[in-house]
Amino acid sequence: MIQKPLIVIVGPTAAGKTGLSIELALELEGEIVSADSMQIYKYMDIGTAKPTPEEQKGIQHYLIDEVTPDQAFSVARYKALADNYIEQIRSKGKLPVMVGGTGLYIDSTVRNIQFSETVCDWDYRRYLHETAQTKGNQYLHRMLEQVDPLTAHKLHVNDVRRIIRALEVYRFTGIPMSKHQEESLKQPSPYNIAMIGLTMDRALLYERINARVDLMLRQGLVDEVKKLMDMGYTEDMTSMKGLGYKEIIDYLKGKTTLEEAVEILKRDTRRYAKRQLTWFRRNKNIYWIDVYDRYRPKDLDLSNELLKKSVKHIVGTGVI
RNA sequence: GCCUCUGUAGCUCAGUCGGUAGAGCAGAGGACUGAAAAUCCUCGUGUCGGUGGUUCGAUUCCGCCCGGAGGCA
Repeated sequence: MIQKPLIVIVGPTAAGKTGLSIELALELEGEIVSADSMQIYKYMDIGTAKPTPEEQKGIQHYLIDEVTPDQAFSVARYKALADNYIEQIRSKGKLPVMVGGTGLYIDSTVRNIQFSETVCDWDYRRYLHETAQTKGNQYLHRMLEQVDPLTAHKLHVNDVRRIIRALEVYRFTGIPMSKHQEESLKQPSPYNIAMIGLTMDRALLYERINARVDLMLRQGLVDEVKKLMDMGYTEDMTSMKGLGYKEIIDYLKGKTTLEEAVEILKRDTRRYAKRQLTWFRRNKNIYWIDVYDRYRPKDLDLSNELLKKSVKHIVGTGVI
């Protein structure tokens, strides 16, 4: 089977992924598949730094504004939709460019993770959560050890969330999660992937993050959050727990001053960027580009060596 | 000018009756397979203002100098 080309752009928040992806799409007749767990939601624009229609420059974007903020979403759904959209783009003879900062979403597609058989059951999760509360995390961890020692061994006792998921998988499939993952790894990716990672000096990145948060405030982040609350979206929803939303909700509810909310938002965004870097760093297939040293949006002319290499890799398949 | 207080981690500070030091916050590293902007784990980063003296040994005691705060004038 001829592998299908896919460009993937990753990196921490505020590194310039969106801009690069649009430039690349323009250059290579591509369309964009977003891999961002918050840009998925409608009406959440400023806080997620979603590209505006003007910024999209006529490039078709997928998996942005996919669901409303009260709808549940999941990696599995992401993966299915992404595969679908990539196929759509290909059938038009265009090049799919996946871009985003949500490592798990990226990996679901890049590593072709198989989710199909394993469902999720919130009642069972709640029950297990209560069990952990009353009998202790250790107890829950031992429960998992009984049915899936491999996964139990990999997880820390306090990693209740993952322990619950592993127990859930076993309960509904009768197969240990470790076994399931092992099977999943046997499914090769159908894509011929070139991964490009944007990075920069940490201090510089943090400055950019701080500046971006300030910009969001000027663009009307507070009003956006107010509007979402007026529409009935509440702080317990996953969407409203996104950076920029939960902090501003706290301010609007009088729990913090605006100044405090902004400081916390900046700090949490910095921490998020750090976690993103940790996630992507372990992927050895990424061509890293130091944005400040070598890449300036103005002269994106494929003169950058790494970029050229990535693109050649794609073009070399002869498919485009 | 005099008096008092003060100078310890990036920040706020604790402490050592003399044996080269530790909290919080900030920060760093790691994990991650249907909530992932979520969740979980690990880690103290230091000319103890400078310089002389006393001492086996000074960040700690003493002198002087420099910086900061307050008081009296």
